[in-house]
Amino acid sequence: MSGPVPSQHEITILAETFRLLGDPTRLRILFHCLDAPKPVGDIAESLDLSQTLVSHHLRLLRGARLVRAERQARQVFYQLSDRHVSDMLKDMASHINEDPAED
Amino acid sequence: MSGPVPSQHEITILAETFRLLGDPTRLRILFHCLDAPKPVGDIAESLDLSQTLVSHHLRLLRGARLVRAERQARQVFYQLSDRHVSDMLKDMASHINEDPAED
DNA sequence: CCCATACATGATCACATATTCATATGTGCA
DNA sequence: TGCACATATGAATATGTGATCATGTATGGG
Repeated sequence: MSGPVPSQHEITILAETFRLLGDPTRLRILFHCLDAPKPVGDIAESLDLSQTLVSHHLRLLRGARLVRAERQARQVFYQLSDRHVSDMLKDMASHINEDPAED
Repeated sequence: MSGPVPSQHEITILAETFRLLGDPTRLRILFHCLDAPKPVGDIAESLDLSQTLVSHHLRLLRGARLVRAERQARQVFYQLSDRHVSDMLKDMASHINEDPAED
């Protein structure tokens, strides 16, 4: 039982991941790409964000392998990089509704 | 299938939660309290942090209902506030090991 | 009541970071 | 090649935040 205490290295990776998820704009981008790969322009327009800002955030998310880019002609489609990420986001979104914790 | 897009309010709460988890010191504190309630002094000593710093972080974690405090004589014991939190931390810690994603 | 212990709070500061503006790179078409 | 479209990058800035220092509050023993 009782999970083993994560190593310093694991803590670092975990914190880095959570930190990236801890920004509303990035979260919105991630949820927008949850169902299907989306080109940058579509993300920006749908979420009413500047293209530049979206690009900056996508870069960070890419760096942490939270999203994956795929070029298709002139557009670059972004999607969540694996099921771990998408499942976690879905789980967290569910927990929010079950758990009336707030302040 | 395909989870519903979270509302602005849900995004805010999610981001706030992730943001708090996105700090190595706070994560260490949380993992330290994962198995059993721990008094502030013990947390500080075990993790080699100043008591002041631990208190500050615990306040933030308390504010988001990630931890719960319980006074016992002169000491204040902190524990994760519910299973959602502890399960998520354990899950994430597992995912780290399964998934060789890094940069 | 006084004191030591255990924890919390407030002010401050150095540093990180989200956003914007300007500009660069890359892609396809005439 | 020249041009428009789509995305990326870099600099600058304002705001946020983790850590520290000093101090405050609460609890229990003598």
